[in-house]
Amino acid sequence: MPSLMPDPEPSYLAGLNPPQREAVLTTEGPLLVLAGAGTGKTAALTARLAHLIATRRAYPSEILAVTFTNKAAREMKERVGRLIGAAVEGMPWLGTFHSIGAKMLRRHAELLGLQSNFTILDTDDQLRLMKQLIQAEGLDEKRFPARQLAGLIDQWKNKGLTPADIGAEEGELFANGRGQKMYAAYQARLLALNACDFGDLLLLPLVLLRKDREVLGQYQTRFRYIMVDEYQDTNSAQYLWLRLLAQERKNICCVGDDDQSIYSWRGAEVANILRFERDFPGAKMVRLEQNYRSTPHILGAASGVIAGNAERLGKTLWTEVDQGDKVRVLGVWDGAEEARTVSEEIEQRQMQGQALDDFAILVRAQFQTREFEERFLQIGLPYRIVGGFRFYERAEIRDALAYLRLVAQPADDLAFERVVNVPKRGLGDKAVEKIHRLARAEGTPLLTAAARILDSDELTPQARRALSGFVSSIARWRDMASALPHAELARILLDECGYTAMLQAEKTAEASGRLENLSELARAMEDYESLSAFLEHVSLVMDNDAAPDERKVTIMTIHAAKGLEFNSVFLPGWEEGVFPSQRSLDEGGLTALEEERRLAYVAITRARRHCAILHAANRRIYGQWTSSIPSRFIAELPPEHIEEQSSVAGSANLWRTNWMERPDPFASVAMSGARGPGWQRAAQAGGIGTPDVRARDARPAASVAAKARDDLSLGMRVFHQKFGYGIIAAQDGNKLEIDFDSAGRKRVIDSFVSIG
DNA sequence: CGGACTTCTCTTTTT
DNA sequence: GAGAAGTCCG
Repeated sequence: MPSLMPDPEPSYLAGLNPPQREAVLTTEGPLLVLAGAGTGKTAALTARLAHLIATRRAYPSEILAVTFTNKAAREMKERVGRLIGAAVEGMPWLGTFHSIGAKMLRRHAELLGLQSNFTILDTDDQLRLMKQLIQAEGLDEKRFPARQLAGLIDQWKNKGLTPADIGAEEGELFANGRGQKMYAAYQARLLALNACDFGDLLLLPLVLLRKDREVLGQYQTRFRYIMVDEYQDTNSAQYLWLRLLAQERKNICCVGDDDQSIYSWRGAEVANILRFERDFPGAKMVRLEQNYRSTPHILGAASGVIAGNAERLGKTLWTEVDQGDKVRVLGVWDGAEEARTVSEEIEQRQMQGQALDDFAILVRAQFQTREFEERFLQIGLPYRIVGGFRFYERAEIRDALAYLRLVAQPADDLAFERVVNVPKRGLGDKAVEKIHRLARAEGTPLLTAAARILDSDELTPQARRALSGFVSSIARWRDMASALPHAELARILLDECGYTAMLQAEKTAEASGRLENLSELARAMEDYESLSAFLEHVSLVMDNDAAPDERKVTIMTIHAAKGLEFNSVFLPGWEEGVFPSQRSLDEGGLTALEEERRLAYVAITRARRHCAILHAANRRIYGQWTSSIPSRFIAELPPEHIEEQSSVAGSANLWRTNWMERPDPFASVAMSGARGPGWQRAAQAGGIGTPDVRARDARPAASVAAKARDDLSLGMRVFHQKFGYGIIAAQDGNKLEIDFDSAGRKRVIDSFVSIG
């Protein structure tokens, strides 16, 4: 029976506003969707995917959809799944740039001299490798640190440059003209190891597409539609491969916000998005400007700040939401008062019925979290610090992974070196050095060389016995790998190599924690099809948002908060030197200042209803007291959207006098030439004298009260808010060393523990 | 080889 | 000020 409705609207269009619809329905040709903060970008993006599939414009396997984070990829997959059902399972090309790059590389590895089971190295492996190369070159590691070389090579890779593309001038950059040579040597070494680093996952697909027209044509035809999320964060290499792939069909849709580009220090080029219309002739641009998140005052404050940037495509965010509260600017005496102010405000709002997970404290740099952590521990306010330790970066996990890598990929010399003597089996530097020499002489991997050296009498008898055991064990585990489930293999391996026994012998709380981590690792492996699938997951998906969903205040960096939103947002540390970061300004001048300003914009736009910005007159940085002036970004907030309060006499209008009277707000950027600890200099520049008076407050900060408690003694069982139960192992003034049951040995302040 | 001492370096960190 | 990394010595 034919429907009476002429054209029933598909469900995926429901609830979209006109510009969002336009973004969804414009399927052909290049399209840039300029999506401001909180304007329903993901909704539009997923609807567009659903539309392409539902209208049979393409099979799911013919759409390339790239994101930057695994989280974003996962979220998109889920949301598209909700719109169109199981068809999403057939989207093999939805993923992060890196995972899609890895996929392409594994398919065509042999064209680039790799085997398809290549290892993906993490930063740690990378640095160790470069250190070796620097030593081999006879360079002084102090003057030419591996980190610097790594940074340089990474930059080149981000730009899509192979060693052959490095011009003489640029190649001069490291160690008196050895930059290019070192880069070439590093790449050669990677090839020998059958390994890639993160940068290669972007660079090598580009190399592949450029040199093999047949492969290029294959992908150009396959990808009928290309969609890119967070386009403002693409680097040159990513841009170049997108452009190559889109050349034939020209159906490329990029979504992004130039005002939220905050990763240039990782190679992102804001210019990519600014240039879009020139790069893709005939491009259409759609602006999403209706904001569904924040109040007018919050949007007004954010817009006022970002207006200070010159290089913008320009957007005007608006909202239908009612006015709400003004953004508050709070001046405080020092960091301790800042933390106290925030905590008191949170407690007060909590009493009015707000849940703790409605609050976020967003900082410029990780060190700012400490003051809040101390305060929250003191008053027992539940909090969660995002970032920090990652599961896969722990030593025991990396050791276990190295064993597994060696089983999966015998040429993985870095893995070999990591575990050949872990646990200790009497193979010291001398033995390893001999294996190295043989490997170099014969041009084989270390594992092969190790097997060969057993035939000679190079090694002492005990070393030979130990090495023989190691080599044959690896071979045995490799045989097992085909017959056993890989999680089971991991458990057997850890037992047989002696790692488990080593930790058990330690009998400390820390060691038992590590054992737990290892069994968790084996358990996690069960979720993956094969050992190689698991290893790929580990290298590419280093996220650990297994955070329990308890109601807690979130403390994190502004960078980490991008894409999130909270009812109430606190923004501490808006002081010159801290935010904008003096170090950024020193390195990047005006460009860096604009990026800091975008960070400020991102920070403010995280807030739904309330936003408070704080600045302290005094702050201790690296153990030294410095006085500071309010951030220039505070002066850029439109007065009609803010409300000022200060607890420091006379400083209420400090920021206005400081920044309003200066004709050129960039003056201090221009004159930054000197080296040295930036914030100290910033403080001196506008300083108001070094304070020797601390905040006059009834409750002194815990770190100041150096008087030890006399109700504690060694061996006593105590409880700590953060680390749980433990035994006092040492007492030094007010500082305790405690062996915690699960957190291991930690140093804590005695006022934070109670007798358990 | 491991433990104690000294020296150095402190941003942001999607993969 | 604090943690990491390097160095020295038994």
